[in-house]
Amino acid sequence: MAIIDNHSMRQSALFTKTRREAPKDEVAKNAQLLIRAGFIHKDMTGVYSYLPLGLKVLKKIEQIIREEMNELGGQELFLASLQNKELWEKTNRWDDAAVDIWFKTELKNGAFLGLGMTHEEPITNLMREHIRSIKDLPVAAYQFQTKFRNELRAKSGIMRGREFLMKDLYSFSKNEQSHFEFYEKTKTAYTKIYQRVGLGESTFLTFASGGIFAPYSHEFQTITDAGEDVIYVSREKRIAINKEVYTPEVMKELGVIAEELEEVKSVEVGNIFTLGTRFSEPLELFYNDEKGERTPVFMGSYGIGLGRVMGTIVETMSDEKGIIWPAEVSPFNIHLISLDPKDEVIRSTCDELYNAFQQMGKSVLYDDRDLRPGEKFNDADLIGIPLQIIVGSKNLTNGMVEMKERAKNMATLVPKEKIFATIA
RNA sequence: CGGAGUGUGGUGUAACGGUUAACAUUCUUGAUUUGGGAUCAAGUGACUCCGGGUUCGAAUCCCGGCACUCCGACCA
Repeated sequence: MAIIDNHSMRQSALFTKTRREAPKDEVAKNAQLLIRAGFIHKDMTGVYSYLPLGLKVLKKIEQIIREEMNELGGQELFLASLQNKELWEKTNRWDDAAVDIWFKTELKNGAFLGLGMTHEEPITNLMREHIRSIKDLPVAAYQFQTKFRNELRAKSGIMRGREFLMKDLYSFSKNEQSHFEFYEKTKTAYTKIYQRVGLGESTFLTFASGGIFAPYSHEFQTITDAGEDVIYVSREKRIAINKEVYTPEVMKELGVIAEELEEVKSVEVGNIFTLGTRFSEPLELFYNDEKGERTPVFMGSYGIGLGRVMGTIVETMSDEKGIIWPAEVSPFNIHLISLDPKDEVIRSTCDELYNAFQQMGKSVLYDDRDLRPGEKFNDADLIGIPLQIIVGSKNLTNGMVEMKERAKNMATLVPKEKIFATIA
């Protein structure tokens, strides 16, 4: 499951098509571009399927998160989606009056199940079998799992769906102090994740309401008009305050003044939360401390919605022509474009480059289709692979191939034999 | 869940209550062409979301349902 897909492929074999126009009922820019470029398919409101290109991006994001979670000491597992009603009754979260986003379903024998909207209950219950002693702590476990949420109003393309892939990590600590030591490390890990996926500049650690066990929780908010949240951000200090806790007291505590804060719309691309003993007590996750005393485990939860991250990248990194993927999450490293596959010299040059790039460890989407150049350029710009290598007779006659960064409008000519050194 | 709007080939649009539902694009075939979705020809593709009703006649008007979009509320 954790294998990085670094396959290259010929575009003539790619079954997805690009299209000129977005479906009329799709308003969100992220969904419009991702559908036009053939990354995703909309099944119904708030429910999207990932096509080969989209899945590659999703897997890249997943792998970045996985590496950072492993670095934190997190251990990956995979919890079930079907959930036990009795567990949730113990924490008072089964009743629709308490939690109204459940998808519930029924067994043939009449018993009720829930489709997992989050996994605090099952993982807490599970840990009872593995955490008995103080020597078993701390523990951090995480998963990538489909969450089901019966949102009253799904919207914003893949940024707020009824079914979506989420990374959720749960921490189990012996006490508050140990918890916060870990909690601080997750901040760093999250910051690294957003940098790696290309959202570092526009993403801010944001103070939000903390619940009963901590003064604050922390959200990672990316500035974009496509967001649903409002934050007050200090770009200089690289922190922000969620509107919901934007008070003079909080500002004072964080050492900021209203004048240096800017009100912006943003999207919550991740959050970290101190759960305390909210779940360990009702579900009876206790350990024996040094004195042999039965003590509730102190917990935290840490989430990142992968689709939301992907949608946010598209929202913030695109132009009128299409998507501009950051290098680390691009479906391929290189878009190799042959302007005339019927020309023997161009074809053999492209084949040669295609093989050589792969041997360098680069993944390549090789546009070997027999189409007019304009159509290929438009497709390439729409799909948004950051580096385009264009081979046409005009330049190849002089021994040159063209190298174009998707983000810039300028192309540079590079002698064919120097191209490898240039991109390495 | 409250409010508003929209449902017509794969996609985007058009059609006064009145022929065989039109145009563009996609797709197929052929010709021509090859540095920014070029051109030409032929062809495929629609019970106009579903169910009722009004009418001589409904894509069009009315009722109900469903779906989709937007605004709001909600968002462990």
